[in-house]
Amino acid sequence: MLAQIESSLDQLSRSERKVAAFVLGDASRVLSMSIARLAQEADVSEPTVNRFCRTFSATGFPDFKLKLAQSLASGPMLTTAMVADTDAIPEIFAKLTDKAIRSVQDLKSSIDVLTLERAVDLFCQARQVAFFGMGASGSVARDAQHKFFRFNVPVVAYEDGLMQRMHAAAMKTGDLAVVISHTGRTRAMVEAATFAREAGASVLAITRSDTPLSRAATLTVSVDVDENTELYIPMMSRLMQLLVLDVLVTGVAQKRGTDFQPHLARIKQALDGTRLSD
Amino acid sequence: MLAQIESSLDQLSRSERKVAAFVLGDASRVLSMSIARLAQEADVSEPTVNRFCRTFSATGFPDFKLKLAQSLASGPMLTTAMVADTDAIPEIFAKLTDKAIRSVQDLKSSIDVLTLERAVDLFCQARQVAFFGMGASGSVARDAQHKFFRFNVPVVAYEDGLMQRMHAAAMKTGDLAVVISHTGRTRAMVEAATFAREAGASVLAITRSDTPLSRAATLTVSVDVDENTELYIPMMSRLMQLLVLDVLVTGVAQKRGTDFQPHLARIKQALDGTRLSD
DNA sequence: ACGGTTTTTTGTAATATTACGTAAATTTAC
DNA sequence: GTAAATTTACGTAATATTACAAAAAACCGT
Repeated sequence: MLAQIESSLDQLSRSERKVAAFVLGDASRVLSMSIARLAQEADVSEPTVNRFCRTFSATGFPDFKLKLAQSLASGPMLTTAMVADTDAIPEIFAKLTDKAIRSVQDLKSSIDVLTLERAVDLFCQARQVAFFGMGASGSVARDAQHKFFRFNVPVVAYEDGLMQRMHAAAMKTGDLAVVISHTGRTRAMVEAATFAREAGASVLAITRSDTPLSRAATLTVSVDVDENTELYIPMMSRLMQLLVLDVLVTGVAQKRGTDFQPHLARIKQALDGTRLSD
Repeated sequence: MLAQIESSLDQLSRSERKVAAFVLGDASRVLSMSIARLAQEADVSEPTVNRFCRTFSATGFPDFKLKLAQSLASGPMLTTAMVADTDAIPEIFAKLTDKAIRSVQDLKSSIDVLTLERAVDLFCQARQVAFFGMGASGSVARDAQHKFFRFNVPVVAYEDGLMQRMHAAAMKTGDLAVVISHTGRTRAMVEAATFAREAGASVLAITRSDTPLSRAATLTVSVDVDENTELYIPMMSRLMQLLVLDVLVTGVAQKRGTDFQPHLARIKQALDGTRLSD
């Protein structure tokens, strides 16, 4: 909400901007103010405040307060602020957890569910699945392999560029290549995607929208996390990629129903011996 | 808020309980109702509603709505409910994202910051670092290796039980073994931890509290996620493990200050050639 | 155990507050 | 200088709150 106000600041009229400034300045105080009070303190008239509220898809001032309250509640993590040099561990911890929550919320509101459904379909139809990822996304690929291994479908994961190319080129129609990349610009990944497609396989990309990789893929699940990967290690984007894959694996498990239950039971049995009791 | 209402249900008078029942029944609808409307639908008088609101430390009905809105915003994830067999993709997605947020919040409130600080110290003092993990935690170990690689310290990761034992046995005082396991009962992991300690190395466990592994370690960062790993694939626990490692790596980066900046610059430069432009 | 008294609870009505729509005035842009 | 847009002033309608009175429930003595 506050972000929404901030971003549309320049589309507001002078007086409305005064209101916006006040709201952004002390949002929580607005909740306990009447429209008259706010108008007075922001030095505008009441209808101006009302118009301002309507601008942000509220039916009026009270409704605006309600919406504001909601966005404020989930927003101790309004601090998109990155970790500062002076932060001690407690601050780092707080900021990163907040950022994680915020990222999940963003993902939740930004992802297209239809795409997810189509992605699940791709998995269900696949004769065999290959996961490609490099760097940080390499471990995501590996993790994905682990999870999809539980289904009765041949699945591999490659972190190595050369192996990826070779495997991609050898793929056939009915195969699925899942290419994971945060930036969507890693040359090797885009090439692998292209090879796989040329070979007739479907390519599912898990990456940011509107990137070379997303264009090279059959279907893209967009994971847009505002994270400065140039400077920092991709942390949130990788968490979100994993989350997306969790959703997909759960979706596939659902769709497949119980036909692979015996397979699961065997895996579980095989693991039993490796566990200790207290 | 809703929980608060529910718990104090028996201290309310008959009419007020009617109001409470209605609010609990359809809280979100209350937000768009006037006091008159709510009074009518709950079959009580308006002042009763007002009194009801004051009971929950609100100055009046509008204020109550505000407070309710806030608690509702952070609380769609009251549903700890697991994914059901009948759920379609949208529901699965919603539930998993909610669960992720909830898990992060739980982690945030449950983790001991002092332990994190000591863990960061362990990393800073380490001459070399080895990450051990199997199964789902294997990819976490790999990911951790990636991140810590950016510091100028020798770091390895093993997913293979045999290699883990060998490496653990060969460790020396001043070395650090980081053992990652969701269950804390994986025999190979506990053994690796024991070997490493016997060899004189420090052992940091990232696992649930009060498990064989946590007892075998020098220091344990407890990651307690209520997740039925017996039946389902560990999803949230792995996300939380990664988050903890993110915090640790950021903490180490902080503590080390800028002394490894040139090292970072070299890595970045090496990556540059692998990226595509639009 | 019953009827009267006190306390609590509830509803009615009046009042005060708050927000919204309309129309006029000011400002701004051309 | 005029037309468009934007802001403001005012009045009205809706909404919430207070005060008070009636009803119900609990308490108590006989």
